[in-house]
Amino acid sequence: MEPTDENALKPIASVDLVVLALSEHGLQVLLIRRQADPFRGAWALPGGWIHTDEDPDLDAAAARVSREKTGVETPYLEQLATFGSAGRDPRGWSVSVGYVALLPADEVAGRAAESTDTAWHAVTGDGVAVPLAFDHASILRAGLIRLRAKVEYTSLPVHLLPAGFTLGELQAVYERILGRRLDKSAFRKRIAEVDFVEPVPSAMRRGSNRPAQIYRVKPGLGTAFFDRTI
Amino acid sequence: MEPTDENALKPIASVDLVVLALSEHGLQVLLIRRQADPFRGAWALPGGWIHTDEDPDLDAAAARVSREKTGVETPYLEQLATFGSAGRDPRGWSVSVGYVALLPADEVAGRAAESTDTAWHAVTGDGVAVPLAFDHASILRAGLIRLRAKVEYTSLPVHLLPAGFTLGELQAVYERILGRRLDKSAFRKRIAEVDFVEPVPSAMRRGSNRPAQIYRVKPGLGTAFFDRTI
DNA sequence: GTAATAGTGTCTCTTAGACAATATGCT
DNA sequence: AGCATATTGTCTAAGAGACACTATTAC
Repeated sequence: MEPTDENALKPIASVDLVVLALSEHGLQVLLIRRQADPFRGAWALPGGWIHTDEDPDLDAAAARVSREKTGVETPYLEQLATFGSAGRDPRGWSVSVGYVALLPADEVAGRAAESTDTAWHAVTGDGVAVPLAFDHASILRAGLIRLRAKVEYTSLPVHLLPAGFTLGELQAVYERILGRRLDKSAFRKRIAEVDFVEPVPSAMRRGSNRPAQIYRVKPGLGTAFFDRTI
Repeated sequence: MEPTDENALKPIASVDLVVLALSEHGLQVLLIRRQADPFRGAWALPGGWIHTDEDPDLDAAAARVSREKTGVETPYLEQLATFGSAGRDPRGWSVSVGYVALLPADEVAGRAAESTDTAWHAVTGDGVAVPLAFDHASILRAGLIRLRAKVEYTSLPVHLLPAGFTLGELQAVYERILGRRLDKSAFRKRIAEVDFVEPVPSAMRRGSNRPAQIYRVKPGLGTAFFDRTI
């Protein structure tokens, strides 16, 4: 059962990230133009080899890639699924562990202009307008399915907002990802039920209208799950 | 970014299976006693290296391992999560893609007696009574969490039953895994709603009571999702 | 008949969903 | 005042959950 020559049978192992953020124009995914073969010049998800000499585990490898490619220290990171086959990389049998990363809207602008080889691309339906290297279109599709599924019944979308946000802004995020309007009253009932945000004392968003209370995520809580759906 | 010596940095890659079945005594997981170091003599989840020369992809590798270790051709197989770290295998940085496999109850008896090194172990809470090799306790725990979560809102438990079953038997499976009683009337309403089973014409389960209609899964359907929860 | 389980029906209390009313700042 | 958005309240139709009733077989 154990191979005689271990190294010969070892697949290539890497980590690929679906980095998502929400701009005024909708959901955006961070893509990198490949500098090297294979697929030189094509757009790809940010990713990299697992560094067995420096990464203690998979999550650390994903965090390192995220840091190297996006500059953001600790975005929300969640393992998505693993893609492995003989044909997905022309260099040989390869395994890629896919991760989903969510970035707050206010981090997006800075990252986009950094390099001509790194750019945010608008998500349309279940993909992007440009072709992607490897099987990255599949990984992206899986990431979008995961995000949209979890938006229905978890507090995940808070990670697409800055640390302080109003309930109106939070509702807008849900609506943008789900692609449908939500009832304000029902929405607030759900948020109050699961109790994962708290008002920031005397912090208000002001405009030419009634000021809105600013909320933040309650510290020490993970992702909250709704009883039913949002 | 690309390592100079690829093989030196390649992690070890394997597939591990959480093979579950439901007996009269509750949920059972298939374990194998390790014949070789490391962890020689310890119980472990059935697993094996990815064979880059014969497995076309990860699902095929999992199916092969399942076939080799359980003898069952096509159980329900679902990718669970991937576990990778420097320390989980003393031989070096390793990646294991975990899968959940569900077996019909009528397949269980035959497999158990095959070998003294292969045995069904009762699941108690979130694990088994014996210690497991590697980080297999974590993988098992993740598999159980996945199963229990999906039982709440999907038709997954049908895979724990033989091809033909009564609605009473199906309800019993849900109740056993969830650990709580379900209302018969409400249960049947849900099953009718999602419409994933059909009666087998004139097939009846007989006993010292009113005979029960035997149902089967509608062909060509994947896992069905309930609107809310079961 | 009795026992046992299958299968269907009814009733009530909760609540999701739609809609409306009020509150509060800015210009 | 008028506008825009925040925040809270009300009403109703739908449905979940609890419970009960009828059906059909073996013995």
